[in-house]
Formats: sequence, C-alpha cells, structure tokens
Amino acid sequence: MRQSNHFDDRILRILVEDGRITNQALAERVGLSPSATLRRVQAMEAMGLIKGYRAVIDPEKAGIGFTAYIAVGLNDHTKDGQEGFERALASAPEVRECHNITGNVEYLLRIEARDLAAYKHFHTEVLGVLPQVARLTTYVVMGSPKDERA
Amino acid sequence: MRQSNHFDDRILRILVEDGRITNQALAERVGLSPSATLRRVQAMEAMGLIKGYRAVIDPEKAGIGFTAYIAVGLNDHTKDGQEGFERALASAPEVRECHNITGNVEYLLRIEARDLAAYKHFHTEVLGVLPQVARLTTYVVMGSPKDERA
DNA sequence: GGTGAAACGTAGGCCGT
DNA sequence: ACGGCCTACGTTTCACC
Repeated sequence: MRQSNHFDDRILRILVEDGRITNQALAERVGLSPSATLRRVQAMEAMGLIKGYRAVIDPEKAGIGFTAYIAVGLNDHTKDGQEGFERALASAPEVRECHNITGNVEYLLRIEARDLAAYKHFHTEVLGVLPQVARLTTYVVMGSPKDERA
Repeated sequence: MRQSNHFDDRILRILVEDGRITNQALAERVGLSPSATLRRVQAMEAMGLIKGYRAVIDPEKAGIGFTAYIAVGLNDHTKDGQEGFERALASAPEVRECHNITGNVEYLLRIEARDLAAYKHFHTEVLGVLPQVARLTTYVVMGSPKDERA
C-alpha cells in the first residue's frame, strides 16, 4: 500500500532514533529542504505510519528495579485454555507483554516489577495459581544494550 | 534517590504520552512557566531519567510481517567478546531489542523483518557470521495478546 | 522539491521570593 | 533552590514558485 521511498525510510529511521530532532536538522541529514521534509513527516503521520512520539524513561530511575522474561509452557492447549490464560494476564500490571510463540513453550512474557520481592509475589500468587500453567522459566534481565521499544 | 515531585511526575506522564509536545504547551498543562518547565525537563534528561525520545511506528504499515525472539548463546564470555557482539547488533536495524539475561543463554533479541526471507538473510548473514555466537534458537511471534510497548 | 517570511517556540540571563 | 519575566535567536509552517 505504500511505495518504498528512500527518503521516507531514512526519515523514519532517524525519527525512531531521535523523535525530538528538529525538522531542520532532519532535513539536513536526509538531504532535503525543511519544507519537503516536513511534508513527508506530516504525510506519514496522517496515514498512521507514525503513530506518535514518546519519551523513553529509564525504568530503574523511575522505580522499576526488576525486569524479566518468562517462558510459559501450558498443559492445556485447547482454545478455552489459552483464552483463560490470556485473560488472567490481561489484568496483571506486572505483565507488560505477552507473546504467543512457536517452539517448546507457548508464551513469552515480559514482566516489570518494583523489586525481587514484588516479582516473587507475582510469580507464586498470580502465575503459579493458574491451572493451565505447566512450566515456568524465568530469565532475569541484567541489562539491555539495545532497546528500541516504543 | 529521587523524591517524588508532583510537577516532575506530571511532566513525565505527558512526555511519555506525547514526546513532541512543545515546551510551551507542556508548561501550560502542568501549570508552570515555560522556563521552569524547560529546566525540569532538562534536569530529568541530564540525570538520565528521560533517556530520549522516539517516534512510534505502526509495524504493519511499515511492512514488518515477521517478528521473532532469538535466544543467543555465546562461546566467548570475555568482556571484549560481549562488547564485540553488542556492537555488531547496535547497527543492525532488524535488532529492535537486545537483553542480557540470566539462564542457559546470554542474550535475548527481538527481531523485526519484512518477511521470512529477510529474516533468514539476517539470521545467516549477520548473526551466523559473528564469531562469538555458539547457539541460536528462534521463537517466531505468532501473536501478542498483550503488548504495552506502545 | 525549493524559497522566503511571518508566526511560533526555545533557551538562558536576570531578578524576586 | 526555584519560579517568572524578558528577549535574542532558532525553528516551523505555508503560500507561492
């Protein structure tokens, strides 16, 4: 639906890197005039390709001291079983992402908590209580050398 | 380390919602003068609480039809080996996230590509070429019932 | 796509509290 | 230490080429 335009691609890449770059600096980096650049950005915003702009917060400095991924294996592969599991996670604030994946487990979750104690509580009292859950493997995030999550 | 300041919290919430709001509009919304608001924003940027700003892209409209997580095991656990690996990923646009995790592998990557062919190219020509890489396990994302990255 | 100019926003010095 | 005012400077934006 959208023809691959070299200028637009470069603009997009730069805006994902630095969403607050001035239009002038952006224009200079892509080699267009400010007005042409602005028109392209506005067009991409209007068609919904650029959904918005966000400040990126350092979770540690904002009081989130514990991040982990959990691989979840289910023992109930029925549609109802999966839906029940997904519904249970939808209301848990610690669960920031839930991905349905291929492989030896069914789900990959991203969990963010205040500290290890808060994580343990979630692990045993929320996840451990669900009847569909067969296996849980926690991978604690020690650092993220690259993170371009929106 | 950081006392809960009512103004800063409001500023932060607004900037996460709209990272491109003008300082003037931000000042009006929090009820401060533009200069006071700017100083607070700059202080939060300087202390690293605000790490940066990003445009949020609609993946479908950007032609991204393939998302996967890759667990990467290294055979080189030295500081230099890990830094070389991280540097190689920093410039790869397919790598959206790189997390250093505990467990039987060292890294968890989130990969976004146009299609399976583009992913295969990245897998063999970029990752497969790095000397530090010992094991690669791909988990294809079939869906994300919950995703609060946006 | 580029140019130009008016409208708008930024950023920092300065002063008051 | 922190907020408001002022202002020179930079940026955005749009009608027009």
